[in-house]
Parts: sequence; C-alpha cells; structure tokens
Amino acid sequence: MTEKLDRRKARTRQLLHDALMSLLQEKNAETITVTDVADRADVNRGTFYLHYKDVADMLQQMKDYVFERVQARVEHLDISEAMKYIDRKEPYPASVGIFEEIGRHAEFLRIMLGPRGDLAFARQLRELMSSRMYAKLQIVAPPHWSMPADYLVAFVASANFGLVTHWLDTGMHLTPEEMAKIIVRLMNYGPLVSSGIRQAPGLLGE
Amino acid sequence: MTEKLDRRKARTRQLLHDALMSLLQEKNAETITVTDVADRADVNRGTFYLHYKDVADMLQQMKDYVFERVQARVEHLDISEAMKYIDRKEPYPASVGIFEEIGRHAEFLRIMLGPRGDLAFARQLRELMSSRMYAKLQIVAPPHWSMPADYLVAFVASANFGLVTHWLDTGMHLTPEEMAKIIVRLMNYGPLVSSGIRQAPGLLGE
DNA sequence: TTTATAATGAACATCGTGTTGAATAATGTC
DNA sequence: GACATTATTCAACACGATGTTCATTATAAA
Repeated sequence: MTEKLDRRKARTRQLLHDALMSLLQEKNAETITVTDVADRADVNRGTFYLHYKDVADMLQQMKDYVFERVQARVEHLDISEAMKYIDRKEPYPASVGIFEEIGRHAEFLRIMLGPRGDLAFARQLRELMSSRMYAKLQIVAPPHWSMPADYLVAFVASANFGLVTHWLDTGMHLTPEEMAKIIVRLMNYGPLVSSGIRQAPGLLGE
Repeated sequence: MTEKLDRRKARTRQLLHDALMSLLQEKNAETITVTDVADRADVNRGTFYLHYKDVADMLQQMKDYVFERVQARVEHLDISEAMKYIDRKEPYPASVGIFEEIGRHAEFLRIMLGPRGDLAFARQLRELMSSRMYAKLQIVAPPHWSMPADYLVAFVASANFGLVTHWLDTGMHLTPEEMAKIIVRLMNYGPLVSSGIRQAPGLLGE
C-alpha cells in the first residue's frame, strides 16, 4: 500500500488527474505541457513537480495502473477452459470479466488506444494476451504445426485486440457477454465460416 | 508531378531525410527537435524551415508517401479472388504484392508501427484494409449474419495487421509468398483449426 | 557570364522548462 | 484548541528550442 492520507495531496492529485484527462480529449499527449495541466487544474505549476517528474511520467503512472487491473483479469484466462464454451449458449466467464474491466477504464483506454494514443501501451496490452497464449500453447500443441507458432499467436492476439478497440471506438454498445461470445466463435471457426460467408469446410462446401 | 530539379534542394532534402530516419531509431518522434535534425544533417537550422514547417510536418509527408504506395497495392485486392486460392499451393498474387511493397518500406514501417510509432498511422493502415473489406462484404453477404458485420471487419483487419507487424518485428524472415499463404489459411479455417489444435468442425470433432 | 535561388550565419523575442527559497495555508496529532 | 508538519503558493532564475528576420555567400540553371 502506498501511504498517502493528506487530503491536500489527494485533492491536488485528483485535480491534476482530471485536468490531464480533460486535455487528452483535446490534444496529443506529447504536446500537453506541465503549464497546461497546472493551469487547467488551477494549481501552481511548481506544485505539479511536487507530484510528478513531468507529464509523461504522470501519464505513465496512469497507464501502469490500468494495465495492472486488466492484467489481473487476464491471469484468470485458461484457453483449455475457453474451448469448452465453443458451442455453449453462455459465454466464458473469465473472458466476460476482461471486458468488464476494460469497460471500467473505457474513457482512458479509448484515448490511449485511439488515433492520438500510445502505440507502446497498445502493444503492451497486445503482448499481455500473447504471452498468456504462448504458455498454454505448449500444452495443447498438436503433433506438427502447419504454420509458425509465433505467427499464430500474433494473429490471435491482434484479432482479439482489434475487437476490443472496435468495441471502445463504437461506444461499447454490445455487452461484455456478447463480446465474449463473438470472440470464442471467431477463434474457432474463423471469420469466413463464423460470418456465414463460407460453409464449414469438410461439411458441405468446396 | 512535383517540379523540383535543383540539385541543392534535392540534396538538402535527402540529408534531412536521412537525418530524421537516423534519429527515429534512437528516440521518440515527438522529442526530436528541428535542431536535432539540422545538426545531424549538417545543415543550417534555418534551412530546415525552407523545406518543412516542423518535424511533425516532415514526418507526415513521409507517412503520406508510404501510405499511398501501400494503398495502391491494396486497391488490387479482391476478396472473391482471394478465396479461390484457399486450398491451392500458390499464394494469391495481389496479397504477395502487398507484402513486397511493405518490405520495400520496412525500415520506416518498423519504426512507425513499433513501440515508438504512430497510432494514427497504424490505424490508418488498418482502416485501409477495413474499408476495402466492407465494400466486398456487401456482395458475398450471406442471407443472415451470425454476428455484427463491423466486428467481423475489425477482427479480420486487425488480425491481418497483426501478422504484418509481427513480420516486421521479427525481421521479415518469411517470404511475401509464405505470408500470403498464412493469411489465406487463417482467414478460412480460423486460428485453432489452422494450427492443428482443433479438428475441422463437422468433420471429426465434437 | 549572368541571373536566379538555395543555403548560411547571426540575431531576436517568445515560450516552456526545471529548480530555488521564502512566505502562506491547510492538515494531522497531541 | 494549539502546535508541529507538510503541502501549496508566488516570484525569480538560467536554459534550451522555437520560428522569424536579413544580409551575405555559394551554387545551380540559362
């Protein structure tokens, strides 16, 4: 636990936080100056330096916080478990939990993953899924691969990530449950079969 | 055609270009100053302003150029055509062409799509695939969708994009032909079946 | 060679930075 | 409530990058 109870400190931090969030809606993170944040927070510029090294440092702390929250949820993922839900009605709970967590930080994530966002942060989140997947892949590995494992992981991680960003971009109109279902479906049958454009191979098509 | 033949102008532009590329390998684009570029190019700082408004403007011109080159290749894509190559040995030529074009700008793209890269640019490239896909989707659309079309597009575009970035990240060890094959395969059978982890549904499994 | 124009070097005011020290204000504790 | 602690304020500072200028020099195209 970090020890900070002084109301003044907490209040100033909150003001700076709100100010930065407000500014992030308007301009690039890199162009936001300490003066900008301090002015909008109605706080002395010198006070800012009592809390953070610079704007980048402040933003990094916010990124770290959100990342850790999401990471905690991803830890609960189990690909073998997820596969059991392929043809069930209800979605995989751990997957739903991730979307719920993301929804909780939607405002911040929408900015950081949007056009003015941070590619390092985006890749960090994508990596989170990749690493998790690599570990599990060793267990369910088939006798021989028909393609490089790292490309498979890149494909899956990016695809999932794309669904998340699209969900955020479009105002999160689908529920976390619906998102979880879509993911499982696409993972298993692929985009063409899942959408109905193409028949399941080996059944009717070809 | 832009009319510029003066050797001095061309030489200075080349020097500035090389200097910026060199600097991009070392530090964030946003932290690169006009002074930095001019110094490294061994050009007077004032001269820089004779060519570009600022560093961001210069970078934007480079982004526009590469984007247009890739865009021209994507124009040749035809999803219906691509599907004909699903079970063939040889890859879809238009798809190969895209990877070749990307390879030509690998150094720049590796930076712009890497951790220090530009999320707006990355999304612009991703959008390029999406828009192309949306148009074609109307034609091959199935009687009823089993999921929102926009999520399908987001999935496919991001997945493809992920393969591209992974290709760049890992030093492009696979040939454009191999990349094109992997994409077609993953698109059709999905990641699990394609990798061999899961049997083709409706054939043996379940 | 002549003419046009690109590049140079120096100077300038402006702005944000990061830091300092003294004064003031709010807080937690006894 | 009084007190010691600590957060915040305010003014000032040197520093570095900016964007612009103007006269001068160098190089290109004709």
